[in-house]
Amino acid sequence: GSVSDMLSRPKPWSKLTQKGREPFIRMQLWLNGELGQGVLPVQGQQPGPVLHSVTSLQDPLQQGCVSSESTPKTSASCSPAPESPMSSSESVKSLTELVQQPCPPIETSKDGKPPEPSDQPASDSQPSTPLPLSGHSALSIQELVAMSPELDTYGITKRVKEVLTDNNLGQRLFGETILGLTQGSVSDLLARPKPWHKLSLKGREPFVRMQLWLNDPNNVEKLMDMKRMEKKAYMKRRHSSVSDSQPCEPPSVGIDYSQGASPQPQHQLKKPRVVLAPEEKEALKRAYQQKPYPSPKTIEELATQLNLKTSTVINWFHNYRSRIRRELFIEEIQAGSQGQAGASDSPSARSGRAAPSSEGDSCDGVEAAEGPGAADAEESGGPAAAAKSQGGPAEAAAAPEEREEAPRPAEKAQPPPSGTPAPDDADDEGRPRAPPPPPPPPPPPEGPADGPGPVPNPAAAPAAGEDAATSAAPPGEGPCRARDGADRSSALPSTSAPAAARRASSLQSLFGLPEAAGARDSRDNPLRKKKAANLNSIIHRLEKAASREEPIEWEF
DNA sequence: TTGCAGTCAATATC
DNA sequence: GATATTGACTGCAA
Repeated sequence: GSVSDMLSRPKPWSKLTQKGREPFIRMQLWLNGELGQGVLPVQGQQPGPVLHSVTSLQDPLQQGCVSSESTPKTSASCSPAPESPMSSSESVKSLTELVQQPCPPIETSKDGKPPEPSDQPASDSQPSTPLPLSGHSALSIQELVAMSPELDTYGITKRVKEVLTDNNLGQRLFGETILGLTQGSVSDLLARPKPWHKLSLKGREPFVRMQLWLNDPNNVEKLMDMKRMEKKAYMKRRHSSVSDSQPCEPPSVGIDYSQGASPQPQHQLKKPRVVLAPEEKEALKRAYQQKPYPSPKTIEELATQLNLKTSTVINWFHNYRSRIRRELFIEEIQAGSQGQAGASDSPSARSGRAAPSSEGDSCDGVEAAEGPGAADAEESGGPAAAAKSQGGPAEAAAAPEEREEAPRPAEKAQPPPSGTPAPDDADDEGRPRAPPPPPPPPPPPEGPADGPGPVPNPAAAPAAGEDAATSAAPPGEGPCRARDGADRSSALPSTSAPAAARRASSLQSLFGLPEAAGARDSRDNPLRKKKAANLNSIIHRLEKAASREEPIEWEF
């Protein structure tokens, strides 16, 4: 169906997203005879690895292929079928070298680029194709990701930010050329990096790319060149368009008749972006606090009450949950690092200020908090837990609104009890308020301890959490921390020993990992312990309730 | 089906 | 103009 659609109604290149371009690139390659049996037209010394995913295709395309024009279609180079994913250690090694030396970058590839579909490469607005990594290294970015030892995502983003700002390089340029991501994504990534172990393979890719980029001695230079080129291209285009009225620049105007594709549809396809009013957001947050996982029924009610589409409400919950989770991650990280530094000021203080707006908010939606007192209360402590656990009813009774605003800073594990406006039926909703289990985190080597950590809700730590909480819990169960301990050194995921070891070292050098992960040890953080305890109790209650099936009051 | 991870891309802010 | 925010979408897993 997709193919049919694509063949009959192709969108103009300029209107396609990176992803959307892939099929066309594939088609072009296929037409050129370059796309063989799933083998990447990778050039370079090593046999091209099999294309594992589309994403990976981009790299070679962008660089390999692109530059391949120099060695173009010599499918010869591409053909070397993959046989085996080449010994990873080897590939890594060579990749390392590639990365570490000024690779044949982007620029080169760009200019010479043939007429490919994207011959408007240097385009400003669409930076054309992203060139993730320079050189062939890109080819096995996925392998690298898979074999990569734990990286300090926080540290990496920090460094990247520094380099970018120091050199006046924009996120857009960086994202599009190095990461293959849009500006918004880059911003988000740099501002709220998730801990390595919480990332999926795909999610790790940008970090690996960043690390590789950081390792590249010419990274800045290359980006600068790109910047220059873009500028040049832009000027050029401006000129020509002025004179020749060439329709290719108007980014916004969008239409793009270029392919004759009906402009109309495009227009109509564009749905205006929904912007929720502050009150709506408030209401949603309140509802979230009551039920982070509202039932369809609740969602519907909310939608009608707020006059929103149910899909909007659903999306909002999804986004909110996941964003809160992220906030917590960074908070964790920050807490961890700061904790180490200043003991005294730790927890409370820190979170108070460090978590400025976003955090507070994030965390449960609670936004600001008014009363300072409130805030502290929670923080300081224990209170929170205690209060929560006991206070169910009371809280409920209390003014809902305020309550929620109250404090739950970031961690909380659970949604506050009480009542807010949620759609009345707050009560039952069959769904567990406890959010489901979270993330089976990728396999952090250690497993258990790692619990999902600081998740917003208890649920977060479901299974794992459980143990974590209960058994393994001991030491602050913190999320990341736990795991860090041991494995960190080993850094290697699973894999077998020797090979793994070897790989590890090469990877180490590749990534130049200083010390891998960032957030570490905050084990002794008292606040954490408290939280862990709280979590435990929540989990227990949940379990109990679940087994008994009674609606119980879920207040904690 | 549902929830989540990742992203995009339109907007809002700085 | 660059960066931050955020609603929506896609793909995947349970």
